[in-house]
Amino acid sequence: MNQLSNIGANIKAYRKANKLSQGQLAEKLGVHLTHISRIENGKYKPSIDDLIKLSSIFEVSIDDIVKGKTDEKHIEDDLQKTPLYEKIKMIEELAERDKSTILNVIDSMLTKKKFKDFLEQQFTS
Amino acid sequence: MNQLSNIGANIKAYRKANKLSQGQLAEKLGVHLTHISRIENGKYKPSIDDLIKLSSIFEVSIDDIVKGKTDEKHIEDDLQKTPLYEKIKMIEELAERDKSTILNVIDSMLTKKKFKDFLEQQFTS
DNA sequence: TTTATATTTGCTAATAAGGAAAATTATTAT
DNA sequence: ATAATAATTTTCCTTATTAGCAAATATAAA
Repeated sequence: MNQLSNIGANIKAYRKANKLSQGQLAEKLGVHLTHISRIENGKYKPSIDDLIKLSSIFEVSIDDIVKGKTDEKHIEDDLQKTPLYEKIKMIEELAERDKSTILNVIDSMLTKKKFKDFLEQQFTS
Repeated sequence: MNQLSNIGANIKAYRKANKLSQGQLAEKLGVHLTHISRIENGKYKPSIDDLIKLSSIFEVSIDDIVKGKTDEKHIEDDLQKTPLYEKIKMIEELAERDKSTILNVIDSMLTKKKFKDFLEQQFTS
């Protein structure tokens, strides 16, 4: 058995968080719904492809699915109420170094999502 | 070849980068050395436990091992050319956690600039 | 309750994993 | 270059795991 991860429970938690039934998740994954049940109960182990698809569906890393999430901290930010377009103009006024730092962070995040979207497109075609 | 990832090639690359022979890696993983060969050549797929151990041996995330970095690199290159306002719109589509991370960085930078402007005004008046 | 939906289980065929050893492919030394 | 050594890949075979269907059980809603 697998002592290093309770991956079944993690997948179940993410499925619930995304308000999906086992059947719905099975459909997205392209597997039989009984497999979801057995994976969640530790009878089967998900394949690599399963993990990649789950990562894309849940929008979390494979590590999060396999190892479980350690920080579920919710970030409180009152400045989030400031309209986004206001901030854009302010970014443009920043020093070049700060500006590129922000752009790097943005690009990393967007890349992450684009990559997920790209994978998702492969499944639905 | 319905392969979502060329995980075998990735593992091989990481093994080489760590200057390990298949036999040495097999020993660290606790598997037969022939399995490393088969995994690297796509005959077998590594188990979840294998991935966890590989992640720790290579000191990279499971996602890096599974997905590699090449695809992401390409997407990132495309993003460099995308105008800022386009990116901002894309931020709205991000998962909540990523979104607030970006906004936190932006706000930090903007606060920093405000403070700097404030100081400058004191000295020049 | 009854009905509908969701999840789990039993069974067998298909597929993959694992070990031993042979075959192939570098790599190094002479 | 050839021979010897190390490393990698492949072959054969047995065992273990998984896929898919049908049926059973559980959960939820009316």
